[in-house]
Amino acid sequence: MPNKKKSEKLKTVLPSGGKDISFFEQVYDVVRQIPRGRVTSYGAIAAYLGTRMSARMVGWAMNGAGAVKPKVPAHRVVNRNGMLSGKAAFATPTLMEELLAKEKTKVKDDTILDFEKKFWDPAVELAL
DNA sequence: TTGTTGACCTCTT
DNA sequence: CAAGAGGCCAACA
Repeated sequence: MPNKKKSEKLKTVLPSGGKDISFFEQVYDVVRQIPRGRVTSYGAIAAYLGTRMSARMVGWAMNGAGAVKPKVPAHRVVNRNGMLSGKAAFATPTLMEELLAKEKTKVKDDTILDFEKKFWDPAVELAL
């Protein structure tokens, strides 16, 4: 029967095999394709998905990045300024910088150096 | 149930 | 030039 009120938090975590992928899944998919030593911005991902206004959601999606498998390299995603705005969301505020440092990504003052040069644009690399 | 906040970006005043 | 508000989708109270 008819369970009309199935609007519950069913999509809290997209189940494997679910065709109806949410904004989150798309974000995760793109971020996971980011090569090592490269970085991208929330806006770039949002724009790649088609909505540059949803940049905020990209950040929210990253909130569950560590809870999703495979894990999403959220440390490779920064804001338009190349600043590690989401560093506080990691296990430790310095973890993001550490991870980037391991990938030869120089970070100074919570900001990625040569951000433009290391910038990885999904719309270009993925060549949609 | 509604309302507010959130790892942002862009446009307008 | 600088500051403010708007707007998207989703989760939390």
